[in-house]
Amino acid sequence: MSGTYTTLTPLQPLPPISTHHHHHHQRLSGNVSGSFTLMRDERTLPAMNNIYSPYHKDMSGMGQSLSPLGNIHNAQPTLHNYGAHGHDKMHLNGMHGCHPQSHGPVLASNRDRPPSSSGAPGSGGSGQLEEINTKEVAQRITAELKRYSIPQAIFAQRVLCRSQGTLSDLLRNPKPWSKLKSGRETFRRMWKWLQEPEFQRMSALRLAGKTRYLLF
DNA sequence: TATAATACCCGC
DNA sequence: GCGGGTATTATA
Repeated sequence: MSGTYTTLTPLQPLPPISTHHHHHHQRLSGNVSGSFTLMRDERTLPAMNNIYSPYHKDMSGMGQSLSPLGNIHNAQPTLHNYGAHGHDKMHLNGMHGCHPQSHGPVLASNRDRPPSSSGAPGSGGSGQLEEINTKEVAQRITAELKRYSIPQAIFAQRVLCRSQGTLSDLLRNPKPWSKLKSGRETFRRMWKWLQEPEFQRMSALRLAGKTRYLLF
């Protein structure tokens, strides 16, 4: 044991995401699901602390980010700076591999209920496990990226191992899961990232793989 | 200027 | 044809 408990259980009932298409500020509609048992979660965390943006003071928007307990000013001591690369304070579990993603035969980890479980698009009962509604994932990713002020380029490269243009396209024009072939993997990563706790997300953002490219 | 969206192109 | 990268352009 190296003291690093890598086994992180992304437990979370997954809040009922609203498919609201607000063409500008996509805010969460009071989805205070009661899962504040954990201190940090998705929306339970006020996205006030910018990750790496030197400026960009976010002030409007997060109206519901207030913690039900009242501890709004829970300024996370987390130094969000995935742009940095020299600070290796904590050993992050190397699980942010990019390419060497062992192509498992469809990881059927039912840790969470996949989105769009209300109706199989294929209806034919295709062999895809964990159906992912690409449209929904795209919207959520977009929202989170904005919420945390994470540029597409950063997220795309560090989490998805893709380019900014690709991510933008996927976010804007997400193809239905049924029509996807190998592009599913990319969406899976997005979906996976959404399920991870905040701190783990940041870890993924600062990492670049391993000794892949020591640039940045 | 920085970030996002689009266009065009290439590899599998 | 699909998926993705780079370059370009558009926008804040």
